[in-house]
Amino acid sequence: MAEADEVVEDDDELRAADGRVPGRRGLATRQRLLEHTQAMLAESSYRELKVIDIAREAGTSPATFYQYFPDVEEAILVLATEAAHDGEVLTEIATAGPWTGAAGYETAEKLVAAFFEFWGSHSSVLRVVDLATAQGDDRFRQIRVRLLNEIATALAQVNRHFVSKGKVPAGLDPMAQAGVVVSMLAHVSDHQMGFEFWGIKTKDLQVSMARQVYWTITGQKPPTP
Amino acid sequence: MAEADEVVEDDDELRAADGRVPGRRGLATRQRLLEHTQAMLAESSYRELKVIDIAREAGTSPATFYQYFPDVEEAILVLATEAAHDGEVLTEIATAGPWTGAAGYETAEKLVAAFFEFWGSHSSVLRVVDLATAQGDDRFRQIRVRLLNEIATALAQVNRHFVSKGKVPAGLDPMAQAGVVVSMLAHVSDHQMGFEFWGIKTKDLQVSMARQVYWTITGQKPPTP
DNA sequence: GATCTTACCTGACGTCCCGTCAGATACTCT
DNA sequence: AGAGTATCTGACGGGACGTCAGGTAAGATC
Repeated sequence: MAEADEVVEDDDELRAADGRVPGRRGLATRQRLLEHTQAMLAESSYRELKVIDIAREAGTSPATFYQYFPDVEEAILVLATEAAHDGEVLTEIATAGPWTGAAGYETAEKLVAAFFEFWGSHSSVLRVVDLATAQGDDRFRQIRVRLLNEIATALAQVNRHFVSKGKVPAGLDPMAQAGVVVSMLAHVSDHQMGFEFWGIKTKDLQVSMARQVYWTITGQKPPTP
Repeated sequence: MAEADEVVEDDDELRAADGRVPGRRGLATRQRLLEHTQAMLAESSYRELKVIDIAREAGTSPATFYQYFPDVEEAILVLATEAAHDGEVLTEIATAGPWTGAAGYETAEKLVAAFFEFWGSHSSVLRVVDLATAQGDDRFRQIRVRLLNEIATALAQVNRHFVSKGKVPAGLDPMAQAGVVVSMLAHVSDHQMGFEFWGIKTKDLQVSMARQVYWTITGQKPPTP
């Protein structure tokens, strides 16, 4: 029966609402909708983000939006997945190191700078990921885990190394250590503007962050500034 | 003219939409609405929080809600103000100390525990404060500043003390140091559930946080665990 | 305890967004 | 050019928004 292989068929393909696999034109429209979703999320507030507005901005009709995404959340989810992909550089920095001595501190500085840059270009989307995750939304939690857990795992690995070398006291959970550091990086990056409003210079913030990262992960005293 | 002193009149009083000062019954209704706003914010998502649902739950009509709050945000703002008031204990802990030696580390532990407790009982509201602030909403930023800047300022003061004693290297902005620490505390508290999901024990998290707080603020090595 | 006054509440309405069709339009291929 | 898809949209019922004008209940005054 035709039915059978229709169901069994390995289906990684992107699907529109009606089950079709979109072609060139469809994908372009979908992309345009995604771009405008991101743009509008950056401008207006998450709560006020309306399908009708996104569609209007993208020069199409609301019905078209629903052709490609079941709701606004799902579109943001796609953006978040893309962002998570961009975030892989962070894991690479942490994994590549080096983490010993003066060069190690420079790695910490590099990680902090990369975090700022990454967060800066995805802030509005990542913010929603954060909120939704904290509110228990599973779809978003998975993305968040994919992004942050990867970095945390990389840093935990480094931390473990320094525990084995006796530089970091044993009895601390490396994953907890890394998790706290990643949280710090994420949250400070997200509120960079707020800090500036308090009169705190971004440069000072970065130094303070790099020192905490370096000290927590490697157990080494960072160089005197 | 009567008009003149009506305008000039010092007006700290709570006002309903039509300008009346609410009496006993009105205040009770307002309070009931606030309670249900908080409850529903904890259950459902911020984006789906509807005036009509709050009113229904509170056993009143939507129009009554608008009598006391111009919109949902304003109600959350009131809840946030209350939360900020509850958060004053955190500043007190930071200010009271002591911050030297083993007792100092215990203060760090106490601060971490208090942060967790505070955040736990206000998470849903604080989350909205955070989101709205990051999105540039001034009403919420002020609340956030009132809460977190107070703590940060207290910790920065302690940090300055340890700089003057030569324990913390000079050349670091104390407010940046404190700001980073407070960010870390806030964000980890908010994602406690997420960490547990990764298999990280809350206790390990707290130890790691307390160590970072202690080291950053006082420049002292925390006791070996 | 009847009436008046004021505080408080709500029904009802026009507007806007939602999410879903069925049918119109624009590509593509022969 | 014409058939066959892929893609888009107008139009609709449903529901929430925010705002009145007017209704109900609590309290004051006699």
